[in-house]
Amino acid sequence: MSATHLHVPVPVPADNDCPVREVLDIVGNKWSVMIVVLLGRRSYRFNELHRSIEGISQRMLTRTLRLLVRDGLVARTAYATVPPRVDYELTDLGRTLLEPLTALSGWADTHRGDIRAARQRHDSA
Amino acid sequence: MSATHLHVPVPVPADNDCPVREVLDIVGNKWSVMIVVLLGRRSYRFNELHRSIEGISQRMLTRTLRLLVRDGLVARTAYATVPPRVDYELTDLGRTLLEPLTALSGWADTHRGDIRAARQRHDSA
DNA sequence: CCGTATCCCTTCTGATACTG
DNA sequence: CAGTATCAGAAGGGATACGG
Repeated sequence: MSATHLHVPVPVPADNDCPVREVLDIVGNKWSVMIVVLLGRRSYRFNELHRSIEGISQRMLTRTLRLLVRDGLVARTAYATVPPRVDYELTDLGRTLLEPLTALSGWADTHRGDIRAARQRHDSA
Repeated sequence: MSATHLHVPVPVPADNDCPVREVLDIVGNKWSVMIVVLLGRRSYRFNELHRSIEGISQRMLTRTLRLLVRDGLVARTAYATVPPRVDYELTDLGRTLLEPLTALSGWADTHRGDIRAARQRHDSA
């Protein structure tokens, strides 16, 4: 620890140049995490994901997968068979994301009660 | 490393009942993380935050702070002085969030290059 | 089977002006 | 100093129908 002022030299993030924001832009949308978590177990075909994720529309599944592929987190493999078959799986990069995601999930599990309580306290006041 | 194959025990999330989503709804918006990180260092007054976070509007600062207070992550202390003075600081709960957030930030730092590369590969193809 | 194309609605965010 | 109010644009997301 520093002697006089114990101050972390981390600069103020400048909006665009903030690494955390970059992850959150990837993972912050409604379905990304769910998809990544599922693909963390095994590879899935398109309609398999569609059935496994309750409430997602075909449109959003396509869109979200495209983003994840673009960011190099998910690999898409299309087979030119009839009927067509497309497999999605995590890349090595995608798999590395599981750990911090699990940390966040753990935090949520541990503290969701506190959060609900805080909300109720706040909303009743 | 102790784990042989870091396996994620997270069950299939059911949209509303997904703990990760709950955190991401808190932390996924544009300014929350930046505020939490700043308050992780020390307490701030309103305009101090306003000056420290480049690009945020008064409106969004207020709104985001309100959300964080509601969720019990940030404490607001108003002094009835003239001129008025309001201090914001992390609660104990808020401080616990710093760790998983740092994990995510670390991931971003480590892999932002890979992501940029993947994007360029994808966008040129 | 694996997507696209449209349309529409809601939420989020920003700019600006004003107040206790 | 620490906010509110109002308005408007952008982005996220969903429903439905159609295509290779």
